[in-house]
Amino acid sequence: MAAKAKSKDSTTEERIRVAARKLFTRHGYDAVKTRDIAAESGINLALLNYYFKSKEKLFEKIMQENMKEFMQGISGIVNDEQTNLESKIKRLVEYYLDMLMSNPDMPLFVLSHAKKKGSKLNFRETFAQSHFMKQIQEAVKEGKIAPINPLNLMLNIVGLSIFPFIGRHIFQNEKGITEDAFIALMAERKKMIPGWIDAILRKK
Amino acid sequence: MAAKAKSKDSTTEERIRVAARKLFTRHGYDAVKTRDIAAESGINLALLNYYFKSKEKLFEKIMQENMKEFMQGISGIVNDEQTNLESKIKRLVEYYLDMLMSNPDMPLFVLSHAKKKGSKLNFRETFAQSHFMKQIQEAVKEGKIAPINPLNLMLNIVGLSIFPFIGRHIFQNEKGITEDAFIALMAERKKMIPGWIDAILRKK
DNA sequence: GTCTATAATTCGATAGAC
DNA sequence: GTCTATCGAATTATAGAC
Repeated sequence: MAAKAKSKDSTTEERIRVAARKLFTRHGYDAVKTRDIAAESGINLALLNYYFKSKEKLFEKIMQENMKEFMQGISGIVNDEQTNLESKIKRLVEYYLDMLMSNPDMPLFVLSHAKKKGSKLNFRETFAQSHFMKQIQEAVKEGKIAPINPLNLMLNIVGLSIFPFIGRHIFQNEKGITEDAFIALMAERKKMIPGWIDAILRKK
Repeated sequence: MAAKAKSKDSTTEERIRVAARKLFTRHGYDAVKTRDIAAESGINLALLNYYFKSKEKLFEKIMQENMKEFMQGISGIVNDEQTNLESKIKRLVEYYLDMLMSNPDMPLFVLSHAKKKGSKLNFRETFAQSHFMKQIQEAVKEGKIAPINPLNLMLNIVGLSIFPFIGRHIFQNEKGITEDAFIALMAERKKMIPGWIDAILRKK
């Protein structure tokens, strides 16, 4: 019998959150001023502090949300007991590339801020305890794939997928490739990476 | 007949430069205050402006030095006409890993600042016009390696080499691996990556 | 809850003595 | 060349009216 189920994203608090996330993700913590966030969300500067107490606290809240969302996506894939190793790799790569295409600034943002603001992200642990990890170890033991440190396999999958997005400002500039060419290249990588990982794991 | 050949790195200007480079590389432009640099170099705040005019100019000078040093290393390898494709890849990987081991914060620093401060870094172009690029295209044409977009090969080599350093704060924390384990892992990768690249290029 | 006005602080830069 | 002292702008945070 809720009188007026307030649509969650038209709340003032939510508008500030959305604006902050957009700006922080694109420009980083220091470069974004509280005034920018206020302007972007169409509210007054004082309201930001009313809702979030401080810039620092607002940032941490957003960081935490991003991390949680990100890890949930990964976790679902690596812990699915129904898929085999090869499929998991393919799904991981596709998940990353799709996420990155619509959120190209995410990785540089996350990695830049991971050292400072107490990010609770636990990437390595999620992998270490996953069903994926067990499958890798088994496959190695059974001699189905070339011996590899599972941590290195993880680094390879993630690195091949997200590195171009982290470095894109170096390739995509005046003398570099265009926006369109970059997108096309990433679409190509989305198809190629699983095969490259397979090649790495193939026994000679 | 120079009276007292002043050892270049005991100059006040040089001390400021060294301090600035250390701090900027580790924490980024915004996070470092001119007062921090003054304290680190053991001089007064006013001297910084006396020698470098402004924080911005000091930063750009350091950025430029780093870039130049970095690109020279790469350029020498990719343009050496005496080495074959396989050797070039091995040397590139070794160059990267050695550089990163002694300078682990460099990549995140460079990539974080590439979008803002007019960095003249021209990474893609250096590769595009290199002897290395020609060798790749020839090898593909002659059917010696599997077809691959040279840009993708470059992204793979660089990504596999430097990504772990960019992401290390996510793997190397309370619940992650230790500093020593990380170093050992990187030493392992230095040996493995050339083989992985070969596998990617090998025809089925 | 939302605003205006302003306090409090931080920070880059400079003036001016030595 | 080097320092102390301080200015002025930018920025976060808050007081207080509505």
